[in-house]
Amino acid sequence: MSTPGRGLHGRVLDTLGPAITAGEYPPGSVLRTDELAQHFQVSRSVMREAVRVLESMHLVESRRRVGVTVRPKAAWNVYDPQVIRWRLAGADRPHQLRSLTVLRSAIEPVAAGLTARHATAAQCAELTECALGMVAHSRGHELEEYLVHDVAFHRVILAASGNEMFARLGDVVAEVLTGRTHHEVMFEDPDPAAVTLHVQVAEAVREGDAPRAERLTREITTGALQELDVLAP
Amino acid sequence: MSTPGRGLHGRVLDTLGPAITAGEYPPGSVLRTDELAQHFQVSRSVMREAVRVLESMHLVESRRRVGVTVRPKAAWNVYDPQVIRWRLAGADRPHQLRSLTVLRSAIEPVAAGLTARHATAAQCAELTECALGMVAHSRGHELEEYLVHDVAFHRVILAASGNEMFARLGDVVAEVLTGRTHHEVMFEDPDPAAVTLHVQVAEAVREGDAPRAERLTREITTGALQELDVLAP
DNA sequence: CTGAGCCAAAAAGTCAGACTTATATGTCAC
DNA sequence: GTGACATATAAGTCTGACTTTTTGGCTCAG
Repeated sequence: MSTPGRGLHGRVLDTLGPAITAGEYPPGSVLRTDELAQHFQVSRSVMREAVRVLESMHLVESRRRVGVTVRPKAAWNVYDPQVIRWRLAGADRPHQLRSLTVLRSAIEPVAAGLTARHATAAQCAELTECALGMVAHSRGHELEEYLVHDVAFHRVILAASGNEMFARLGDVVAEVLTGRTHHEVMFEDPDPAAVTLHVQVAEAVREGDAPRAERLTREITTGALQELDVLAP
Repeated sequence: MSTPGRGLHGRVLDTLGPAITAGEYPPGSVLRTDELAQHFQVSRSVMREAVRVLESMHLVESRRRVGVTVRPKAAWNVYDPQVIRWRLAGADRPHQLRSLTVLRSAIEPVAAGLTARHATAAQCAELTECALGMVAHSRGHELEEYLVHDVAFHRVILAASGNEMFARLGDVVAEVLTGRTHHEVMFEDPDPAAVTLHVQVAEAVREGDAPRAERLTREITTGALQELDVLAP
């Protein structure tokens, strides 16, 4: 899913990024480029490039005569897929998962409404196919196959909404759904009611019934929220 | 608002970033680091750092033996405040403004609902103060003062929601509101109905009436959408 | 004691050049 | 046509020297 090992600086980021987002270096901590370069056994130029990337994510701030200081969490670019992945891999995964699920609950219903208005025939077909795929793997512990179709379903909804900001959240939703399946309720079959809702959303979109698509999607996302409340109150 | 001139690589980005987001280099275009370095009169190391930042925004992709290729718009990190600013400064500003306003219309009502539930007394006070400030400058062409309070109002709503993803959209909303005031309807006084709605939202939040806060905020954002439809249909 | 101003150290920033590595593409034998 | 191989190309890496900004302390006058 990610792009591991795209150069030395990338490998440095793979350990430094998670460390910072995990709060291993508290806000205000000062790092020195030279020390980091030594620690990671890379040249200063490579280290500088890594720091630049962290800086563009607002994870750190580089100032002369001071060093590279870690910025407070409130400044971070929490929408950067890379940052999201780092945080989901870390300790505050549950907290992060909740934030993202709340975000979903705000975005997806509106997106579904727009999709019902704008979706092409091809997109409707794809959506229906995804919903059917979910039905086909909704029993018998075929969670991986179910997940694939679930992710695809939500990606289509977001992409077909015609809003680029929504479309870009496809990756985020994918992370959330994957995280939920892999770390929370791996054993149980998906909620049959949720499956039905997905089928009905596909229906509503086909029929161009925007309010219904929105309402049904809202039911899906509030369901996801309640599920979180049960698991981590 | 931005951080201009934070090093040579920053100055390079200030011209290269807007150029790319403006579509000056169409997707698939190939740039060479050496050529760019020569063109901008900087060393290769500086140019490389700039490319790394563009790469972390998914604006470009750097591959050996090929060069630095511009990625399609669908890949861009459109939530990166820097990218948003670049795009708002460019040609597709209207399109971008619409995307962001739709995003607002999805997020803010939900955020307002959460804020009604979680806001502290201090936050309620701040919100009320912002609303009063809007009222105080709602007539007599005091648009700048009005804008300041309007932006502050929405920032408080988003920040007090307790969701970090929502809170981080404060900057985006600020850009949208500022853009609207400065480029669209600079001459007219704000809609009195909108002013009233803001006061009522503050009320609802104080009273902890989440559904009402959500509904009223939805009225505000749909109003903003309709305003866009009138101006740029 | 206080404050203005100056100095020196520290760390990032910049540059130039040599070298390494991956890879797209063309070539040639089969 | 197909597969193996050679080659050119552009990014990637490293090193060392130099510059610039900024801070913290020091001196000295008041």
